[in-house]
Amino acid sequence: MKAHRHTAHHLSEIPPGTIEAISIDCLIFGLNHGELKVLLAKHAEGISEGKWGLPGGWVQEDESLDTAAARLLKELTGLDNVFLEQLRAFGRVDRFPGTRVITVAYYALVNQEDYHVAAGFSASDVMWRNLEDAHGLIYDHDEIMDFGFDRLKHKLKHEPVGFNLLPEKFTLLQLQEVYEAILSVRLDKPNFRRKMMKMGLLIPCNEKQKNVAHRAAALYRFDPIVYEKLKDQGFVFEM
Amino acid sequence: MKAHRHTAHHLSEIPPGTIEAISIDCLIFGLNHGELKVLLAKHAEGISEGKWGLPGGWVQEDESLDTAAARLLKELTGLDNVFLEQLRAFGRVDRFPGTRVITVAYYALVNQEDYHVAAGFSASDVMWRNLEDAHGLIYDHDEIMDFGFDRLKHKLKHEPVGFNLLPEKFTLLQLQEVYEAILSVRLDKPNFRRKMMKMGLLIPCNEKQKNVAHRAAALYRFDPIVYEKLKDQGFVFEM
DNA sequence: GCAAAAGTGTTGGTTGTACACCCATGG
DNA sequence: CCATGGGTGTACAACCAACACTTTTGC
Repeated sequence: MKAHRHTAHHLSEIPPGTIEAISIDCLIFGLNHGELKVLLAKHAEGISEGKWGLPGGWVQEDESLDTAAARLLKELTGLDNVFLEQLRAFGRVDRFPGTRVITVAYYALVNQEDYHVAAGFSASDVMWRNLEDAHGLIYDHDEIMDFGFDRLKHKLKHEPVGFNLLPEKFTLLQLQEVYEAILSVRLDKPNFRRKMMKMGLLIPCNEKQKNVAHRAAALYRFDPIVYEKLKDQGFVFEM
Repeated sequence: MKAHRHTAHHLSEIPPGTIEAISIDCLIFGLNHGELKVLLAKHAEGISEGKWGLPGGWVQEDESLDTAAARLLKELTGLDNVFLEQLRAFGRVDRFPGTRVITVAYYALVNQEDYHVAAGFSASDVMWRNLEDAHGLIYDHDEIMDFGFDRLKHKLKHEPVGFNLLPEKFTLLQLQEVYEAILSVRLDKPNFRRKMMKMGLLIPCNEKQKNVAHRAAALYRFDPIVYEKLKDQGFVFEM
């Protein structure tokens, strides 16, 4: 993968062909060693030079908000085909210095295989940070982060999205750790496994872990097709 | 209440001092005779003259999105101090004819006391319509309505917002009917009452219904302070 | 007294929680 | 053979759905 440099994550000069009043900001969640992280970008210019914020950019005339968010995510981190969903628009009058800019915030969930790719992409001006240590960001990005984290917690309980933070094939304990990390709870292993399995969303890969110093766990993957089918029948995910 | 006329709910010419690319649309829910309604506005000019859509307008330079939404709601319907929350931004490229306009959608819950006020405010160019009959709106307003209705259903189950559709003081059966109307389910009266009462969110008014042809029901009101307090203690609303 | 809704009680099944226990694997 | 996590079984408590039943009010 070729790393273009996109130092200006929030431009002082707005490039031509972009909608002036609207920006996009991406709150990117990743998991590493059982800890929830967010990807931050360093500002290259302007009055907030050197400060950290969420990666973002401008919306082009010929692209939808969703498309713009996906494009920016790709440009700034190299990430593609990840879970990406709009949070909401943030529009305080004084949220952006100088001009009036409304931002549409998105959040993304990055799986552990892509985790290192994302971090290495733009090298020094992008970094993963523990959620608790990530405050003190530019503009209203602290607010966006808090809102997004609340949304993530809620989403995790009511929709099967935890998988997106794991590799394609994962064990039940890995999945449980996602819940424990994000919701800061301790869960009972046997009960978690039963509850999760009973929903029938996990497809067994008929494979086991290798080279582990204990009994190898079965690997599963999540099938969105099965989930859609169940949802149509009135099934509601709940953890 | 003095009724200014605001015929141009979606302007063809954008007034000066407003942010050009951004509009606000309000999805206003109301309850009447146990049926969920939405408030629609008729377009006065432009290519969509005579068609129905959600009431909306433009954001001013000196107001936040939330403020703009509240102002527009007041201007278009006379409603004030109602439940009002952002849904999300809608930004398809071709959603608006001519120029590129991104809209930030809000939804409001109107209590039954204000219901008639809202309908009468702008007389002929505003009307309440049953949700099922309300499709065929301009722009992407069908999509906004569907999204908003899903959000309402979800919200109702996970947060105490049903009260906003009722008068200040209401009976348990009225509240139950809110749930039945919106979620299209039939609920067991004794069980509903117990479940709701056990949460302790309803404050008895120590008053009863009057002039009803059956045993008068106790009246309750919802106390947001109590709810905030409980939430801080880890309580989660669930119906 | 009858209709209609308010409100209470009871019961049986389901679900969730806590925890004891055995199994496999590498060091 | 021990540490570590994988995985199964079970028993008690809490909860929920269904429905029988009594109460109050206007006509």
